[in-house]
Amino acid sequence: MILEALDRQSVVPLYYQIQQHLLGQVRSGALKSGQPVPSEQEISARLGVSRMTARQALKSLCELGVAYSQRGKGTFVSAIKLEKDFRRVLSFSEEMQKRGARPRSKVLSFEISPASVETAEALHISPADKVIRLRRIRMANSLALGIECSHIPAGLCPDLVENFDPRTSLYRTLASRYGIEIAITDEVAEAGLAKAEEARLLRIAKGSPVFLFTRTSYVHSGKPVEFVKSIYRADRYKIVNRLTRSRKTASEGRN
Amino acid sequence: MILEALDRQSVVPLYYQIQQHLLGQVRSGALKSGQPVPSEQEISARLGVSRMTARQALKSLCELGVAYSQRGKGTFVSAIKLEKDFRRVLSFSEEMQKRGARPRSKVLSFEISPASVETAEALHISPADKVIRLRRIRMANSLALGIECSHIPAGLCPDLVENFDPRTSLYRTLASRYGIEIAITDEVAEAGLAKAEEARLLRIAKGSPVFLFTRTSYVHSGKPVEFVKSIYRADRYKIVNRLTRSRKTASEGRN
DNA sequence: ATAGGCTAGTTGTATAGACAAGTAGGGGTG
DNA sequence: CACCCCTACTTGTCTATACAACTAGCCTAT
Repeated sequence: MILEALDRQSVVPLYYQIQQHLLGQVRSGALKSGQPVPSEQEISARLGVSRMTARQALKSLCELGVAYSQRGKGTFVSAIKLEKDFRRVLSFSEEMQKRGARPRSKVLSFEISPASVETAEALHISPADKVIRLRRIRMANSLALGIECSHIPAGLCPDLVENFDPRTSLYRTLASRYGIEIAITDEVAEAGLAKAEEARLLRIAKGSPVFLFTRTSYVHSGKPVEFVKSIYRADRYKIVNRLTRSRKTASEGRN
Repeated sequence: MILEALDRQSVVPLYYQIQQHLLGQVRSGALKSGQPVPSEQEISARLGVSRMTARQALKSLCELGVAYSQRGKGTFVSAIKLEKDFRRVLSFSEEMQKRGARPRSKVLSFEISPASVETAEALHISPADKVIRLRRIRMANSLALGIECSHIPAGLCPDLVENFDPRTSLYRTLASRYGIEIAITDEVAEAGLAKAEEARLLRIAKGSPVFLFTRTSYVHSGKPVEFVKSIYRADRYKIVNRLTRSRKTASEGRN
């Protein structure tokens, strides 16, 4: 039985219950790749919901990348594995935990100072404005992976310096303590060679290949809230991405 | 006047006409960041469409990242620039043209041969199966940027070897000639140092920093159709990404 | 002055129905 | 056998309506 009863008393929307149930069927293997997902009509009839609600459930499945719809044919389970951790905005801590490593950090410096020109530009503030600057060595299972330097406008979280515990996640602190939820991160990655100081901190040879990241994070409204420059060992760190085509909303390539 | 009349005779869906019109207003600056987009009710009343259609237009705007909705408050223009070319699946030719450079390629080899183990695994075929292997130097304005080696299952496009013009885009040929539309690309980027042969072809010093890419592209159904290994000069090439948070379909973080 | 409630406006969810457009298959006709 | 049409089923678009949940501002009673 692919479909099961809904909880109409729940605060969870019906379409979301349906989506989660189908998602479970896919993950458990009851629905295999290439197989058709129940049609809008069938969901509608079997669960006693309107076709638009069934449709919303299927559409959300497609947006997750789990399925795809073909007009006139049906909706089918995609063969692409979800498990390959294609990237989202993840904090270092989250990312490491997901890979099963124990994330740790060593704080190199933590201070309030005027923004550099580059930082001011990225954060849309004046160079006279102060920023909180946090420089850390990032480690997984006590192996140094990279050096990260975060900049946050001091006005956003005035008492962060006193209250932040460097062992915890900066992202989570921003979210829980200040209600700052990061929605989008723009990232530029370059490849380069480790300089002397960096090599010493990362315990690698000078001139080893490294990644150089420049990241700016924004809240939903588009206001920038964090600017990060970091350097990572290329022998221990890869960039994994999933790129999607166009993402037109109008069904299939309309123009 | 933010809203204008619709063409009800057109084959273009109403919600898409509305979305495109609003998108134009944002691009032209008539709608600035932070400003509210017309509400569902207003669109509905002014254009004589149902609220659901107006809603679909706004939702599609949000999916493009141009706007964001807040329950009880409204829908607002996001401050994040579209222009920064956050990545999608772009062929090399498309990417270069977008940056205003003249893309060129020099074909190093073009042949049919049995798949290597790595290629077979990526393409979900047997090592006994044959693949079309195309190795090219990628250039922008006659400057060598990288070396790309594409592998395509020979069964997909049997006569490609005879008919392909290396000066054109491989992606566009696949699409127009064989109806193969790439939907998703998984990419792994590593940083490394140029080896002797690579350095010679790219006209850089041996040991210069380079990007190493491993890309697999899939059609909508999830079937892999192309596997590419490439190497790019790090001094002329950067990776630009936009990462988005979670993308839950249920409005805001429901769990 | 403050706390509370009321109201108007907004998005989120859900229903029921309609027509259009595309696919696949069966069956009849040539 | 080959071709065409018709039918059943699918997703895509659109309408009209309803209620829920949330926001912001105004107004009143305390």
